[in-house]
Amino acid sequence: MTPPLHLSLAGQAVDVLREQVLTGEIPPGSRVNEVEVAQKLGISRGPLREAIRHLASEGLLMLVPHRGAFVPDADADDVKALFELRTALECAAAELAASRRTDVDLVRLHEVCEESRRNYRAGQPFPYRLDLAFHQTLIDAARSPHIAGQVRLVQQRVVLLRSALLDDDPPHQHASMDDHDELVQAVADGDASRASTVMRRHLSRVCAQMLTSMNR
Amino acid sequence: MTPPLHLSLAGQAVDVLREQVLTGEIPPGSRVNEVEVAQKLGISRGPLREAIRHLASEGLLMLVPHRGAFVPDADADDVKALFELRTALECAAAELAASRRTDVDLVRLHEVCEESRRNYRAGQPFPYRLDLAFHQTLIDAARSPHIAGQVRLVQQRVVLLRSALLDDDPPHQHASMDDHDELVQAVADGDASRASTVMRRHLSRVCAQMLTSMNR
DNA sequence: GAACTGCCAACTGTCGACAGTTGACAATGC
DNA sequence: GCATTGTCAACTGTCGACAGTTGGCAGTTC
Repeated sequence: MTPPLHLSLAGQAVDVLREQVLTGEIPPGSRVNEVEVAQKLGISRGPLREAIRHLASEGLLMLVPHRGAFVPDADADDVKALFELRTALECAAAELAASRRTDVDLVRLHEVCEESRRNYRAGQPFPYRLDLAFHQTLIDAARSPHIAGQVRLVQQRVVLLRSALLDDDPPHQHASMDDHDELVQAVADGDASRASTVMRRHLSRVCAQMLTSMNR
Repeated sequence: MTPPLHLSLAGQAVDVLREQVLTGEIPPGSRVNEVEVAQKLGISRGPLREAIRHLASEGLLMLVPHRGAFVPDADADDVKALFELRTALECAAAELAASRRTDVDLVRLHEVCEESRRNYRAGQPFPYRLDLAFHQTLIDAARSPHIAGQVRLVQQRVVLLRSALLDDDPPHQHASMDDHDELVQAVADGDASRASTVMRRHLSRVCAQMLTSMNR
């Protein structure tokens, strides 16, 4: 029998709240009222508080003493700083992936790229889900659990920022797919240095795109 | 009047527990009993639980459902993985520091290096405190708050690993000081690439030293 | 003697209630 | 009209108690 992933109420509350924050159901800038949310989830304040503290440690909530928890609202500087961290982590991951990738990793990477292309050719937008999947697959290929964990947290915060943004424009999507292909090639070649360089350029582009999106 | 840094009991408990874990007062592998620690700190289990969860999010404690919190006990693979993360972060920080450092930063870096040398020449060991201070100063010079935050957490976990280890041997200390000097030079020159390279070599050396320390 | 079963103490997970703080609003004085 | 002060409701911080789970131990069976 499969043990439930989260028996504890706190764990369930984390999942529900995280979803609500990431989808923008709880919009940036708004506050999380403990008693209100607790009875909405049908739990007491204890577990909910633990859930809130947990999400705060992930950067998805901001705690203010005696005031409560807020969904952080980012400005341009935050985005830049966050992408500095993301770049550091994902460039390192790209390097490691280039030197550790297995054939299975390469197959997976190609699959994600292919699916993106198919979507794009069919006139559909490049779903962010596939972008995330690509990066996740690359991270997995790096086989560095600590880096992977940190990247997951950073990705989440990027998703949070995105939730307040409009969708990407097609030229950006095209460039992203090209970057991904180039990354796969570098990883396949085992060229760590090039993988890092391409990743840096890619993320720099993505960051710039997000910054322009913010000014609309 | 200076406002207390942590009014909340949970915040104070975090500080106390962190100290006890990092100094090895609560040794790796041992469990943290909630009721016992709570009454030792003179608080109830609520705030203590929050403190425990917080430290767990920092990687200083490991939570096991229905069993409690344990101080993690690392093996060689953990150390390697942790240093992959540390390398990713500190190399990026070194690059950024090289391009952003001010004259004040350089003075500070020189000061720390000088103090280390003085200590060493006086026949005293290179205190780990100064090593930490050097890296912290370099991180500050990078002016990237998110990277700085993550590095702090990683440093902490390294300290936790060290707490179970013997002291460094003099040859290693000498090499570390040379590395630091070289790093300062690269940062002073604004040579981001070299700063990253030196940092990578430095951390690789430190990691290797820790791994050999573990096998004694 | 070894393996299994049922019980028990210890501990974590959860809850409801009380206490202290904060920000806002109304009342007051200038 | 504006600043100041007093009051209050809402909310977070904290506590003590109860419930559920876990691992270990004694008792039983073969």
